[in-house]
Amino acid sequence: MQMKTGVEQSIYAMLLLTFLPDKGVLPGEFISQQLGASPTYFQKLLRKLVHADLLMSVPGAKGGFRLKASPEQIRVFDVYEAIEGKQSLYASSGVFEDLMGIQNQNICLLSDLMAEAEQSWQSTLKRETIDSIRREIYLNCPPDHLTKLQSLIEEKMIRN
Amino acid sequence: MQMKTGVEQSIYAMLLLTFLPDKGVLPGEFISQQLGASPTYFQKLLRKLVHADLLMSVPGAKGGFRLKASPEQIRVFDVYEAIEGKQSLYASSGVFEDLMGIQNQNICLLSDLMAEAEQSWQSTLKRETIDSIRREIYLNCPPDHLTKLQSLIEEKMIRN
DNA sequence: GTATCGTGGACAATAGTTATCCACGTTATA
DNA sequence: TATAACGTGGATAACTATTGTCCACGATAC
Repeated sequence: MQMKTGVEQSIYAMLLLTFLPDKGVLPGEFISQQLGASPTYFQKLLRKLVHADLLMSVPGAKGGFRLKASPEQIRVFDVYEAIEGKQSLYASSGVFEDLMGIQNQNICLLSDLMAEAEQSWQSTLKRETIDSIRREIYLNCPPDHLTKLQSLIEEKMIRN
Repeated sequence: MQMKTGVEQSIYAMLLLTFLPDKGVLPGEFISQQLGASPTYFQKLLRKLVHADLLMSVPGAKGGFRLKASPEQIRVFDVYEAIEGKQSLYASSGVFEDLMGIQNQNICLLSDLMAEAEQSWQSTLKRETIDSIRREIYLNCPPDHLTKLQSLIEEKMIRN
């Protein structure tokens, strides 16, 4: 199994949008261009993020996307869940429970373990936020690159 | 993303094989029947388990499969890895690193976090063994069901 | 009114997973 | 020695999920 590439792209999209001044907005096509993603499909991902209340969308000319909440409030897990959905990594087929004659009892040989493993995975993703990653970027990126990106965004963004 | 059903089936296959007396062997077709899996595909899974040194196979008439190591030594994670392979859940595309001008430096915005999350997930799977699940089964299953299964296996198994 | 943007649905292409088949090597047994 | 039962590995097909495209539509700025 592999995480959808859409999760990575979405997290990066959120990070890009942290560069955006208040009341500014970025068109979906510009974002997908920066990430090298297919524009039409990436719009679908953006819509998922809107549905998950992570992004705000402004329709019409001069429209685009902006973060709905502050970067400190958006956990990496929120983005993950918005794209991947809420289904868990493992779902018991029930075959073995049948074989063992423990269908309706609350004994979950594997399920418990798998659920716990997934919890561990998720809790790591819940610990970090878009902001904590953004701070790392500010610390580690070459400043000239950072200002170049900043000015590119301010050039392409749309104020309301 | 979803875990392959083959992982679940393989773990159950390992559990079934713990019922097997020493020097006994179970044909792949019998195992797949018990698990309600497709016989031909399940053979492929069994071969992966053999390759991973979790199972021993005996060719020829009176052939079949048996555990290679003792159940205490086989971690749930080993089975998981044998079926899913060693690739990690997340692989950085590198697009964002390019965008940020940090291609070859050891800064891994997301990669670190994702690697840590996967570590947590895996460590839970490494904690439990086939034997620890087997013990739970012995504790929780109706004894009559257990003996019925035991005798079914002894009937179908092949001694060498 | 027109150009630009997001929205949602239908649909196609691609990739990954599951399933089937067959020719082959090995071994037990008649 | 022949034959039947089993695992092996490759080729290939069916199925499913993911990714990608297209279009008609509504909203908004100008």
